[in-house]
Amino acid sequence: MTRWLDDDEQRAWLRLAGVMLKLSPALDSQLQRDCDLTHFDYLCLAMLSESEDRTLRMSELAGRTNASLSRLSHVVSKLEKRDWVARTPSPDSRRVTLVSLTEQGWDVLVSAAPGHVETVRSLVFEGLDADDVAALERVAGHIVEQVEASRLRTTT
Amino acid sequence: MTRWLDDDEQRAWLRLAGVMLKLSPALDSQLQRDCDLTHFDYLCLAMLSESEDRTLRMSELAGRTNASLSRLSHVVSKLEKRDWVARTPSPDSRRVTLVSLTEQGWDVLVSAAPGHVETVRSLVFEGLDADDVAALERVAGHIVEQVEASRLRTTT
DNA sequence: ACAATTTAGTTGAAGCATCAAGTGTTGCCG
DNA sequence: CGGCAACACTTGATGCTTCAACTAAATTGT
Repeated sequence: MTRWLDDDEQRAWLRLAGVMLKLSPALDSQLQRDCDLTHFDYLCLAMLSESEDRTLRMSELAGRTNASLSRLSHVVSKLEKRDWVARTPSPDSRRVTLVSLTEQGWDVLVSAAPGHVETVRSLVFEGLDADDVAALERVAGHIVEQVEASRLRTTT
Repeated sequence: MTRWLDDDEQRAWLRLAGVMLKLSPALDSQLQRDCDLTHFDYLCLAMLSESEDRTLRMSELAGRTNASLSRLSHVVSKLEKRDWVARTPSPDSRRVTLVSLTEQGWDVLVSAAPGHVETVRSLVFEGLDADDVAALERVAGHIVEQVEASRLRTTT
């Protein structure tokens, strides 16, 4: 028998769905307009920029950006065409490909960051106090873990 | 000068981005696999099902599903082809179109609901206490409002 | 040492979402 | 009343995401 959502859960769920449906496009839209970037493109560049040698293997970058390898591969191909990122075979293992941020990619990221951070601040954090931020981190972290756990359950 | 995110905000933000990147596909995936439905398709059917006469005008449905009119129009066309939904011109105003859930659409929704609710429960609410749910509702509601407010600022 | 599995990544096709541009309708203001 | 702006959609093109299928390399088991 299905256990339905109670009223509180229902309201919380509708709002969370609202966040996914509205915030995502809003972020994409600002980055697209100002920098010809997707939010996911931005995340890739940002994750690379914070890594040792500005380089990661595909699967590691996929993990850090919460993406499938397939999605990442397509996007990296696109970024590579723009010379913002470069692929090199790993010296360690021949089935591993390394992705690195190029100088140009770094420059793009640097120029995109302020506008993006402003947007995130104004859409997400403006008006939240420290408790809210902590709660957000806690609950969002919890959800991400549940999704990861369920993926393991269904793919194993 | 850009006001960067502090460490707490940074962590909270990465996790929220994780939710958008992982939860959305997870929901789509379950509904797609089991019912040949997108999460957004589901939302449309669900919102119609709760409305007077199972009918809404396009713009009202767009509002309730947090979608652009354009997105909704494409999706309604698809649902219409499957006879889950029907478009009729409004008697009140000739520029308004009404969308109604058909019997078949209702049946699809009824059969999809248990699996979807189970998924939402297990990915989102499992392991959250009442305070967490309240916090989620509060913070998510806040974000949705901010995004809506910013849309008004930039389109006006 | 060899076959079978698993891992890492790529690719192409199909379906979605977004944007810009279009149609027709209504309200409004002089 | 006439024209002009705003509204309520629809459409087509483009780019993004997913899924399934594929290649190739490493690991495991025998």
